[in-house]
Amino acid sequence: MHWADSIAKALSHRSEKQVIASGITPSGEFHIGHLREILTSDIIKRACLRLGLDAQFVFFVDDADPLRKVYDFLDDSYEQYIGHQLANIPPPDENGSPDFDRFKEGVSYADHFLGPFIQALEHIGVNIDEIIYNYAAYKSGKVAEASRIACNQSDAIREIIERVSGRELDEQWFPWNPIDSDGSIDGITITGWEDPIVYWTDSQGREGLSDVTKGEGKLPWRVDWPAKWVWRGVTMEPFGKDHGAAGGSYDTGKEISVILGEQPPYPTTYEWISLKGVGAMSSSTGVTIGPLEALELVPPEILRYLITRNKPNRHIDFDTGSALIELADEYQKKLGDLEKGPGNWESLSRRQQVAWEKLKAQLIYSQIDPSQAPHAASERVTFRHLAMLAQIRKEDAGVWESLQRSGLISGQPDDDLLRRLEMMRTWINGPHFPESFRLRIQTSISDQAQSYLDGRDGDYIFSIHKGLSDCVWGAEEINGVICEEARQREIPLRDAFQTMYWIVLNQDFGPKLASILAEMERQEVLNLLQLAIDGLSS
RNA sequence: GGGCGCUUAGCUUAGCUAGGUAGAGCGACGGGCUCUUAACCCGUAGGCCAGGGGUUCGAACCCCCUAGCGCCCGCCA
Repeated sequence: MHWADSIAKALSHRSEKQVIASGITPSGEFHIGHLREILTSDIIKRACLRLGLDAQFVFFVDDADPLRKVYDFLDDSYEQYIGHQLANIPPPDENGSPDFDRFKEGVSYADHFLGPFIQALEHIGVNIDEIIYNYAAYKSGKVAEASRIACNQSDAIREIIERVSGRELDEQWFPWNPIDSDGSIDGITITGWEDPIVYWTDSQGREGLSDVTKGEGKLPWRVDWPAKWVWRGVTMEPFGKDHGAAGGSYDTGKEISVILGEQPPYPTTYEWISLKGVGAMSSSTGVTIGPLEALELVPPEILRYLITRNKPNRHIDFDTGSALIELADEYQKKLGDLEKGPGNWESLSRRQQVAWEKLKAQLIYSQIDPSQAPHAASERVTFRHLAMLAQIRKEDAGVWESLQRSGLISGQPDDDLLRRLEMMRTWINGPHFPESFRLRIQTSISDQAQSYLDGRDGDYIFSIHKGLSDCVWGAEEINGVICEEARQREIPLRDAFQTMYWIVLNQDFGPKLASILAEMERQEVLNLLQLAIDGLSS
C-alpha cells in the first residue's frame, strides 16, 4: 500500500472528518525541503479523499514568530528588528536592506518570502483549503481560549516541558511572550498574571500589560503548536525530524494538547531532503534549491512524483544531475506501464498486486489536477531525447521540426511540451545540468581524438566524407552511409561509431550519432571529417 | 547521553499492522529492430534480505541483542 493510503486508513479509524495541517515559519528563502512538508500534507489529504473521508488542508504561516537573528542575506540594519514578529517588520530589498516603501504598501517580511512560495504551490497542484496567518489569528482572538488555559495552567505546562524535554526552565518562564513597547518579544520578564492580563517588565525596565485574548504577544513555540491543533481541530500533521526527536516539541505538544482540551493530531515525521553531494538544505550555508528554482528545472508533476515515490521517513538526495533526467524518464515510463494495465490480475502474486496498487497510487498523487486520472503523454519524447535536441538546436522551431520528422510528434507541440523545452533550456544553461549529458560538438580534432584515430582505418573516414558529401541529408541516410562503409571494410560497427564519436564529440560514446549529424550543417560535418583526414596524413 | 531512521542483486530500491517460493528500475551481458554504445523491443546473469539469538510448522517481514552509516535533540522542515 502507498504510504499516504496507510496514513489515511489509520486516520479513518479516528474520524470521518480530517483536518490536515502544515506550518512553516517564513523567516527566509523557502527551499525544496519545505516543499516536502507541504506536499506530504497535500498527498495525505488526497489519500483521505480517495478513501471517502472529509478532508481539509490548512496551512499555518508562523508570521507571529520573531526574527531570530540577522541572517546572511540581511543587512545589519535588521539588528533593530530582532525579537520583532515577522508580520510586523519590513521586507528586505534586493540588497537585504529594509524596504520601507513596500512595507507601507502592506508587504511584510513574512509576505515577502511567502508570496513566491504560495505561487509555486499553485503550479504544483497543492490545494490549500485555508491559509492561517498566525499573527492575525492571535489578533482576532482565535487563540484566546487556548492562551488563557495555558496561562492558568502554567505550572502543569512547565512540568510537562521540563519532564519530557529534560531541560530546565528558569524561574521567570511563563507560557506567554508579551510584546514590549518597542514591538519586541525578547528580554521581557513576566511579573504577574490576572486572567486575561499578563504583567511584564521589559529590558529597559518599562512596565506594561498584555491581553492574551487580543494577541498582544504569543505563546512560546512549544505551547503555540498544540494551541493551533486545538483551536483549529487539527487531526493530522507531518513534521520534520527535528520536532520528532524524543523530548522534542511533538512529545511535549501531545501532552500540552490534552491540557488545552484536545487529543493531539496523528503524527508523521519526515526526513530531510539534501542536495546530492552537498548536504542538507540550509538557508544559512547557501545549500538550497528553492521551490521556484526546482520548478524551472522539472515539470511540477516530477517534483510531486519525487515526494510520492519516497516514504516520508526516507531520506531524499535531490540530485539535480543525471538522476533528475532518470527520475523524469522513470515517471514517464511508469505512466506508460499504467496505461498498459497489469495484465491478468489473477495470475499476479500478492506482492505483484501490492506493487501495482502502489504504482497506481504514486502516479495518481503525482497529478497536478487531482481530478485528472494519470495518462501517458501523447508524445513519447523522453527527457533524454529532449536534452539532446535542445543542445543541438538553438531555435525551438528546429526542435519541433526534428521531432516531427522523427515521428515523435505530429503537428505542433502542445503546451506541455513547450513548457518542457523551456525548462530544459533553463537547465542546460544553468549550473545543475549534468556534464555527462552535455554535448560538445567539436570544431577541431583534439589530440586525444587524434591519437585514437591514428590507430584506425583512414580510408574509412575518407569514404565517409565522400559518402556524406552527396547523400540525402537525413538521419537514416547518414546512418546508412556510416554502416554501409563500415560493412564493406569489415569494420565492426562499434569501432566505426567510436571513430565518429571521437571526431564529432571528442568522446567515445553519445546519443544516436546520425540524429546529431542530421541536425548539423552538412558542411560543418564535412569540415570536421576533413580535419580528421588531414590529421592522419600528417 | 537520549532518540529516530536506514542496512535487500554493481547502484537506487519494493515488499515489513494480511509471516508461506525475494519484485522492480538503472547498469552489465546477449540478441532483435536492413545494422550505434544515451532511442525502442526481447532475453540472461547477479541476492545465505548487515550479523547473532528468540517466537513459529514456516521470518526479509514479529521480539531481543550487536555492528556500521546518516540524522535529530538551543523554534532553521
